[in-house]
Amino acid sequence: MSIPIPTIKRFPSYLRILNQAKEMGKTYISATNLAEELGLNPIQVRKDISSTGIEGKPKIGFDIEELTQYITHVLGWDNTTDALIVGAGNLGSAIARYDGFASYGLKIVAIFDKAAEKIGTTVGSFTVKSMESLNRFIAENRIAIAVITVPAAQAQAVCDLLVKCGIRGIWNFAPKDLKVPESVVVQRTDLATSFAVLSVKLGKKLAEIDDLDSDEDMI
Amino acid sequence: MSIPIPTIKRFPSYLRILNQAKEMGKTYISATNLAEELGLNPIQVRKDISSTGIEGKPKIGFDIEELTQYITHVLGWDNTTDALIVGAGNLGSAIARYDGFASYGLKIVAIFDKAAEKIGTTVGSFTVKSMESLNRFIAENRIAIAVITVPAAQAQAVCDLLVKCGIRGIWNFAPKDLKVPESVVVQRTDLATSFAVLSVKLGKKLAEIDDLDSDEDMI
DNA sequence: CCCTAATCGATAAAATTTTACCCTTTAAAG
DNA sequence: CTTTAAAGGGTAAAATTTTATCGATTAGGG
Repeated sequence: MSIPIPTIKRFPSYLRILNQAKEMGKTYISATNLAEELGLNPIQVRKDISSTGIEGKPKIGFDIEELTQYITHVLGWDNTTDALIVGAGNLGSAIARYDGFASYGLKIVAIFDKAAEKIGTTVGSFTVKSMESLNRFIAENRIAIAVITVPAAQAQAVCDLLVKCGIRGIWNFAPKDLKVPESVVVQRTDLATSFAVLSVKLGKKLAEIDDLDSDEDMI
Repeated sequence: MSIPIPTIKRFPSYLRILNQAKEMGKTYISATNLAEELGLNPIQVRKDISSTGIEGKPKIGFDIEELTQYITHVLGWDNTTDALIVGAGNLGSAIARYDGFASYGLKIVAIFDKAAEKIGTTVGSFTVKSMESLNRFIAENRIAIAVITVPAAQAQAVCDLLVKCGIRGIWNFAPKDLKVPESVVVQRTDLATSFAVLSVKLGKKLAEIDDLDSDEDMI
């Protein structure tokens, strides 16, 4: 009944293609079509979609509007959640300025930092707030999600503080594996992990080419 | 023989813990210990490590130095690869300024943008270069990896250009699924994907709590 | 109105990944 | 020197995820 994580990870890509198709004036899209756009297996796309319960029409495909709404709903992106950022460094600032989160139902409402010289400065449309004001801000604005963009060394301390303030979901950009109580959810977005996969795939690919080269030599 | 992708994704975390342990003066670390730090199953950690061929000592664990070296090597992080960034917006600038890539064997050597007003400006320690100079730069410096941080609408065009210039690995931060020839590797780092998982997990967690609450009510 | 081909949907097979089990090794304590 | 318990390692089972197969449906052309 619950949707597999790999499927959930593909959902945002589906949404992108669905929006594209919609902009092009289409009303229906087939799994085959979606798969082509994303370099996936059509059967897999159908399976993913079937987990939403939505049915398609043979020879036509799926109703774009219906599918979009359903996926958006499953992801919980249909009603906006307020979030704050802790860490006004390069990455934190970049995220604060990024305006694409709206379509994920995420609204950044404040950014915090502990460095005295940063407090009061402007980052995008925000004024950097002090860590002392964090607790009160979370309580008064009923913030459930926090984005951590502090250096690894401070990440756990910041995390502990956030949990104590009642934060329930943490999006962690620090290269550090945070420990949290059972009731809190952490998702780490790690550049290293992503790059690791690229490194290995590239290494393999380059080795393949070498193999081909030597194969050719042998002919 | 080839190492599973999920294992590769865990390797960077292992490296982090290994470095921590090393800094604390340890020489050996057990799979149990690693697993605890990362919230993983010890058996899984052993399995991951076994794919490197490294053997541990019962009652002691694995040689931290040996393991570090091996994982670093498998990831190809032991010799530095030069890379360039295309797109000097918020994210591109943040990445250009980030100094943590050195430990991934990645060295950003230049940043490019097509906006005339950005060319010549300074981003971190780089001067933004024009797209016209891209081809020559790649050829002269034998660049194999490029980081794409342009808006989604331009990503495919930039990608095509990079491929034509001989780039073999692309790290794509644009929310767009790029089409490339067989010989090129693309890895997408997508904030949306990461956030999708957080959203769903958090939603589920909050629902669980609700369930518990209502269960309690029934007692 | 009938055929054709594209597509869906359900079930099952295959592949991959995680976890369990059990035996061996060995540091450390007694 | 012996016992104990904390690992490691190999094999196999379980779980998850992906892919294949095949029949059913239906838009569109003839």
